[in-house]
Amino acid sequence: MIWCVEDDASIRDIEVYALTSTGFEAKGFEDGDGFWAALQSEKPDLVVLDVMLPGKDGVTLLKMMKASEEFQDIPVIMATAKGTEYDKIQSLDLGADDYLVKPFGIMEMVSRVKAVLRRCRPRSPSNLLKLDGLVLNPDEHTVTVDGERVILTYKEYELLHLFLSHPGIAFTREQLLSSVWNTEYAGETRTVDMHIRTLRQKLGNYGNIIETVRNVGYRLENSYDK
Amino acid sequence: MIWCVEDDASIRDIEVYALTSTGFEAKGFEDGDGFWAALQSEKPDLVVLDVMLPGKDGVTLLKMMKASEEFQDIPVIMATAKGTEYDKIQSLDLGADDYLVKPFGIMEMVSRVKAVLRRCRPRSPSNLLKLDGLVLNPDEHTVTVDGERVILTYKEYELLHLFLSHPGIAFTREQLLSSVWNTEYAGETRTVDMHIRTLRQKLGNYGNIIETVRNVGYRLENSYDK
DNA sequence: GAGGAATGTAAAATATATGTAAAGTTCGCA
DNA sequence: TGCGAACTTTACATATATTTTACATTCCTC
Repeated sequence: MIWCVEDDASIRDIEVYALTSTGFEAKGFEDGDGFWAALQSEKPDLVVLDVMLPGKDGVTLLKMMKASEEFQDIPVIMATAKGTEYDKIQSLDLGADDYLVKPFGIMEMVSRVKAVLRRCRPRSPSNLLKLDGLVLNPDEHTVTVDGERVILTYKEYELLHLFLSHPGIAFTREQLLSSVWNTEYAGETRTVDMHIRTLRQKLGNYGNIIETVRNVGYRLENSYDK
Repeated sequence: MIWCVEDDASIRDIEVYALTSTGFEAKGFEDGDGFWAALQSEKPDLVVLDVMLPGKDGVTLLKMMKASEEFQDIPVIMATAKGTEYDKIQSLDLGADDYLVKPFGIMEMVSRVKAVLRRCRPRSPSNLLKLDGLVLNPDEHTVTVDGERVILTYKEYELLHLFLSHPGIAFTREQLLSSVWNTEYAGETRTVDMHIRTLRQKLGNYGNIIETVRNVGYRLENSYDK
């Protein structure tokens, strides 16, 4: 979902139309207050933000977003008629992800939206988690190894999910228990080891991407390690 | 390390100078072939790539990079005099991360470099412990020496961790025992010395950063000392 | 420079964590 | 209720880390 904050209705409509017809979901806001209010209940994937706005101006909104733990990760493209170098620098240094100078071609805007989204989502369009031939699809709740579907039990899946979303990070058995099992560590238990074992088996050739960190726990092999 | 590929020597020098004085490491290339050759042996953090180049042009190089498994993750900012909308779209759709139109202000370039790097490195400020080429990553529970991964046992890791978090502080064997072993000192033991030895060995050239303090114990060399 | 204490070094002996297999337990579902 | 899958526990095997032992070397003191 792309949000366009722009007071000029005609420009706003063109933006929304261009994005929609490109396959994005898009919504327009005519001022900063309405945009900020909507932000409290829903998070867009990207915001195209005009600098000159009635009420709160774009730079102020950008600052507010980047100051907020919750919104700072939402990519922002600033749009303005003021094409001086200082304005560009200010916006970019404040944390904007890109900059459009009015009048901009509408297809350039779409391309920049795509580029920024690509940057922010380095992984494939869906939120697949991949490591070489190992693919975990959270939407489908499935796992494949070299294209072959592998059936995992719930805990096995949760474990793999945790590892794949934090490659290279070492987890203690306590951490694994509390993340996957939602239980506190209760003394000596080999349960985690057991599940790691079955998981490794099911992953076949990829079984050894789960490294054991002796005396600590387990870790997903980091692809760039070697 | 930022690489600037630009055939105009004066522009190239300004780019490299501006980046260097901002705190980046930067290197210039005057044509695509030299750039591509260098890429085989070293990977920059970001490339500022001119479109108009002798030999292979920038768009071709961009395509080559994005087609390569190895280089596709290197961020690229395209720079060109041809400021038509078509060129921008082409570059962005090909996978460039940003676009500069000549003549661009040099500070705008620096800002865009910063913005792209910020975008491509969302990695949370990790709490790495470093001493020269020695890096300990507590999250991954890993240690590298000059980029080479070193496998440490648990106690070795704990010892190194302790030293790195208190550089220059001398620890007695008793203290080391109680910190790393959680045991009280029980008379004469060579255990600590043994572990120091294996640790030193595994650290290779950095082995001697652990100094022995005669009659007391051991201490991590303080980098500011000498 | 000799003697003694502290530390370095190498190997063997011991202890410990994890791998493995199989037996028990829980839980949902027919 | 009874079956089966998922999960947990138990027990043992194996690999690896740790500790001990013994001896060599260095360093300091006199």
